[in-house]
Amino acid sequence: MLDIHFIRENIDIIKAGAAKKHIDADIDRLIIVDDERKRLRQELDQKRSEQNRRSNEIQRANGKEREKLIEAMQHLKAGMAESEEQLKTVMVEWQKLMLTVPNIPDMSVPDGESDANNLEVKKWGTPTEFSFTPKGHVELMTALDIADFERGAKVAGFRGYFLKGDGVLLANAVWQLALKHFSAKGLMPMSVPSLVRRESFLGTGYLPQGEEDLYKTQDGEYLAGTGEVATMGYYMDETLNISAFPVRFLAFSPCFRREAGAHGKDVRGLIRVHEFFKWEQVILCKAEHDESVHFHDWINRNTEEFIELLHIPYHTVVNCGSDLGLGQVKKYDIELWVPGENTYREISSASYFHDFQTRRLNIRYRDAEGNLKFPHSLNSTAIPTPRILVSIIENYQQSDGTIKVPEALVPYVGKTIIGAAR
RNA sequence: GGAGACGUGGCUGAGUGGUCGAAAGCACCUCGCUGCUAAUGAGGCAGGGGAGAAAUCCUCUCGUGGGUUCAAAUCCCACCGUCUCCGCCA
Repeated sequence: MLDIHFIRENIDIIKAGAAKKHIDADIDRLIIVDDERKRLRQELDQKRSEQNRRSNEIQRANGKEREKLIEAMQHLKAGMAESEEQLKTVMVEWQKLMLTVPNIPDMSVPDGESDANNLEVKKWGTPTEFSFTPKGHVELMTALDIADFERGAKVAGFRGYFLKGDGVLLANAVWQLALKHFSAKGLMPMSVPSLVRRESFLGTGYLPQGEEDLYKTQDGEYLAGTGEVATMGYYMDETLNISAFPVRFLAFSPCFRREAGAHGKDVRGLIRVHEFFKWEQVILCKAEHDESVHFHDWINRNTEEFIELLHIPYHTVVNCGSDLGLGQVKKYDIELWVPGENTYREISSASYFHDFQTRRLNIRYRDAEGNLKFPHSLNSTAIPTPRILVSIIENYQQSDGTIKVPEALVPYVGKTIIGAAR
């Protein structure tokens, strides 16, 4: 959510930003509703002032005079109830409109219609070359019996999967290496809830627009698609001490996604599944643009370094306007080489939001002058499993169908080759 | 699942219908005193919205949302949360 004062003073910038993101937001209507809100507020304040004044008089009056004053008061109250009703109606629309106003994308964000317009800003390594025709991870993992997709579908339905044996060891190894790598950066590991109440979803910007992408329980909670939701909710409605900054969390959680809009996409394998696990980086910092930019690069770089530890070719793209979420100012995606598809696939997404999320979540801090401010928030994937296994398996496959274990993972997997005859 | 208690400012905690946005203490800030520290004296110190150059003024907020009343932190209802006991349970 943006500050209404800021919106009113920067209408053209807001509109241009929404257009760049290809997000519909009726700013003109918002201004009209806001005018009405202000008018009714002032009107009501005046009436309340009158009411308070008369109420004090009643307290001091006696007998007939008192009865007379009370009677006069009832007339005033009738008028107030009407204003209150009007204000309530206006506020409902106001809130609704405010939640639709997107944050402004950074100048450096490229224009674009889809992720095809994302710009490559970095390339690391070169696509893995093979002396044979590389296979896809589904075929490889099934042959090695380290994943079972058929029974996954039988038991869990579409996009269901089982990991087995060394597939589990490999996922576990990634978690452990991630815990080591990212916590060494000063991030505080946290295990966070996935079953989360509505407030944090509104606060992070996943609701109200993303309703259809979320699983919901009969008790009203939602299953989070990312640990970001609970982690950002952690300090909801709190005032933080400035000495706490930067807050650096490394959240681990199961993640659930309905993939409602992706029915035909990636129907096989581990690229797009309904449930997975993820380590997520979450940052809260002082409300300064330079801080946001600094930590944005930092969290993205942390993940790049992790991928480099695994020696998997990747490139980093800066996402174009239409590929940005409602609250995001700028976003980098890291995409890993997937030989079976002969392309790069997204593994990580690093974004900053300025105070968009913290304003919604009511997270504040006192700056050096003692003023209350909304801190800036950022988040980035640290590493998701099992999606990362796709690139590991496919890039490290050998002609005989066995998988070389990336050196950095060997201590955690406990072997150098998966599938070796013994 | 059953029974009960509770939810007040950064913290502790008083306040059960009328200048209560709220005593007192702690913490914090300013000033004073003292060689430093400690101790001590005076004052200040919740947040949102609005008017104003400012001083200041108006308004809302005592978990949240409704209700009763001329008037609600205080009474009633619902919800959320916390705690205790019983039951169940990884």
